[in-house]
Amino acid sequence: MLCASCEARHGGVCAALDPDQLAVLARSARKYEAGSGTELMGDAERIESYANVLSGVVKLTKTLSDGRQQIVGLQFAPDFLGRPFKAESDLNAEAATDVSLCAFPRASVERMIRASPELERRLYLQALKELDEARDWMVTLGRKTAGEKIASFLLMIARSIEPAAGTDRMSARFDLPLTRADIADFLGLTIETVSRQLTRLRADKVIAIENNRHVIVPDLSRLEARQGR
Amino acid sequence: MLCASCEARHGGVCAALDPDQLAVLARSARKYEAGSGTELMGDAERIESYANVLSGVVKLTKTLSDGRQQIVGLQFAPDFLGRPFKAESDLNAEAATDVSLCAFPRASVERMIRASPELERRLYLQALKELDEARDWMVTLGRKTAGEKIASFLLMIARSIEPAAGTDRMSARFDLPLTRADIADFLGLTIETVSRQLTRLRADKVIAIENNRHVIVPDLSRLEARQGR
DNA sequence: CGCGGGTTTGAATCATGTCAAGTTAAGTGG
DNA sequence: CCACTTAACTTGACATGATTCAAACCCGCG
Repeated sequence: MLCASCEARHGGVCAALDPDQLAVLARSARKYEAGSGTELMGDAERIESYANVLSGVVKLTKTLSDGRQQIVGLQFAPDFLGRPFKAESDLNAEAATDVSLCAFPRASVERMIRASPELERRLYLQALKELDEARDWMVTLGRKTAGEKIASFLLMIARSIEPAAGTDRMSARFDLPLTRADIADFLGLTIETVSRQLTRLRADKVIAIENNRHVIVPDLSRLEARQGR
Repeated sequence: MLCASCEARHGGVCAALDPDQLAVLARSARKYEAGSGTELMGDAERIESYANVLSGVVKLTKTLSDGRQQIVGLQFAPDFLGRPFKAESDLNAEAATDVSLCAFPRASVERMIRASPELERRLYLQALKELDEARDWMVTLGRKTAGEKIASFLLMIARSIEPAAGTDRMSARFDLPLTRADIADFLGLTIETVSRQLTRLRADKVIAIENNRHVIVPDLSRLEARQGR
């Protein structure tokens, strides 16, 4: 079965299902890859499917009619993508990196939710997690300076990409999954401000950057000291 | 039974319960009033109870150690107050106005959740609603100007206080449930900026203000035109 | 009548945005 | 293998919206 080696089978929502249920769902599941920049779910589109993120990063954005944009969520594996109980979404999902997804038709997920309280519980927990994250982010957006925003962002990425980092290790290295423009949309800044703040962190030797995308943090606590507390 | 006339019995989470369950829960419920400014749930406190908001407004805040504060949610009747599945909260709940609450001990709510999938569904739906609101707010915090933030805020209050407004009626009037300082904490601005923007809206005859708290909006569409779209 | 919290207003400062050049790096095709 | 193109990023000079600091105001209340 394709699920056996799947990350979502363990940490993700599929972990809620027993083997029989999983077999049913797997029959209608379809795995697919999408290149960076692909729109996964449109603004005013009807939602026809849900998906698990298997690898890569998906960004959820909202856009004002004059073009101003804000990223309101980032989904990493094994997050579940989709908004149950709502036909229309007012947000946009786009592949921030190359991603691979495991998609399910809307109807079979909703049937499965009705059948499995355990699955619904999982989804509820993910919603609570996303709510906690969104509220943390509101503090960052509303009250932190540009420099603090960048530090907070780097730490968030370090934590969600390198699971080990933060607890035991003092240092971290990772690839940024977002372009400067995306980072700006995430933090409510401009590209230029993002760039300047990164330059400053580099000048102060808090981070090093290779190839514009690879970040090295020799001492996480020095970065933490800049995130605002 | 005290529940009969209760707002939460109808629109709120208690609507999920059948009469028997309600009777059980009602036995451990305790109604109480709290004056404006009362702290309802502390930052690092253990969470000992949940509650329904029966009237008034509760603000959920987060604070950085240097005192910067951000309101991350407002709860109106008949919202449910509390964060299931988590012993510690990293946010603060405070009465923004005089409020009345219907409180339940933590244990009986959690027992009830386990017994009633319908109740859990309700709570899940409220979490999704709060998530949608938080994400809308992130756009406001990250991408809107001070003037647009104030207009957005006034419209949000108008909608949640005066249920009828917005759809059929062209005008609205309501009391602000928050002080200028609270509005500033909600919008990621300073008191002074809030005050200046309100003054400007008044000067432009988009709104009128009586007694510093009562707002009159003669033409909602003119206010909507200022909220940023 | 005076006191105090909440609010408004003004002037100066500062952080971030805007506009405009550059620079780098990664293709792409000759 | 080397111009040429292009997208992403960096840097600089300047403009501006929001904050900061300071003072005055308003109004209910003792």
